[in-house]
Amino acid sequence: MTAEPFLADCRARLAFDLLSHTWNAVVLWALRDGPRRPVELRERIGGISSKVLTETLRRLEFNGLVDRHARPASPPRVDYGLTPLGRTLLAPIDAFGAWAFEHGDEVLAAQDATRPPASEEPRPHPGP
Amino acid sequence: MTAEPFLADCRARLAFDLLSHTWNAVVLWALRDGPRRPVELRERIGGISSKVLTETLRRLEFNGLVDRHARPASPPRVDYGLTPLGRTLLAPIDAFGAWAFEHGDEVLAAQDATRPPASEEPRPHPGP
DNA sequence: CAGTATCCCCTAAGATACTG
DNA sequence: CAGTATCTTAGGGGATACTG
Repeated sequence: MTAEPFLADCRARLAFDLLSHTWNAVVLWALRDGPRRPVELRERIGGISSKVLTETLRRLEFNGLVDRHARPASPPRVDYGLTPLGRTLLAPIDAFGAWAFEHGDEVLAAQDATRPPASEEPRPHPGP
Repeated sequence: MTAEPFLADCRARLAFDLLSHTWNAVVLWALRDGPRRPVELRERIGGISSKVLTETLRRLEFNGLVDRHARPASPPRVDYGLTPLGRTLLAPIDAFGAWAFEHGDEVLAAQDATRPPASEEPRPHPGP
């Protein structure tokens, strides 16, 4: 595809709203090769609090991208996995991942070139 | 590509931070077939205020994705265009656009299915 | 027309602590 | 371990009005 419709179409905005939450794409990506438990996700991702992870998962769940499977037990045992719909998002996300690796440095260079604004570094990242 | 590196790599977060601003991708997309003046962009996009558009353009400029060309005159005449770097982002963005058209309805359906949370409809969109 | 200046609001996201 | 409860803050984004 390469039409030019979606500025008019709200579904496009909808898609971008999905990405406009800092952690959504990251969490989806972290689920790319199979269901994971919250602890695992937090390890994998790094720098995300339990609370924010839960919120993110709920959000993804609400949008039909993620499934929650709880197996009653104590200590609790839960895992989250991608729905078929969620899986369809991996390719586009991957495209961005690839882009980041190819062009990330150029972005950083551009930022350095324009030091002053100082404000624009992406939100404070937790870990290195 | 389809590796699994970028959770560890900050450049990935960097890429997603680019998208985590509501209007960034939309504006980039609106520039996809050539430089445009702010007025034109606002028409094309719809629902974006002058202020927010400027902010967005500044942000994209700062990240090396957009170029500003001002031709002294009055009334002022300015246009913004994609840099080569910015152009490299079109493909990934396009992937999302395509996704939105293919799967947008499924997301909406999922949302309706889980009415209650009510909070998750993407941020209030201006026009339909 | 391009852009800035205000003012306001809302909420995402962080930190911390607690429960079943 | 999964998840919730609080509290706080920063800043994105909207509305409006104004200037060169």
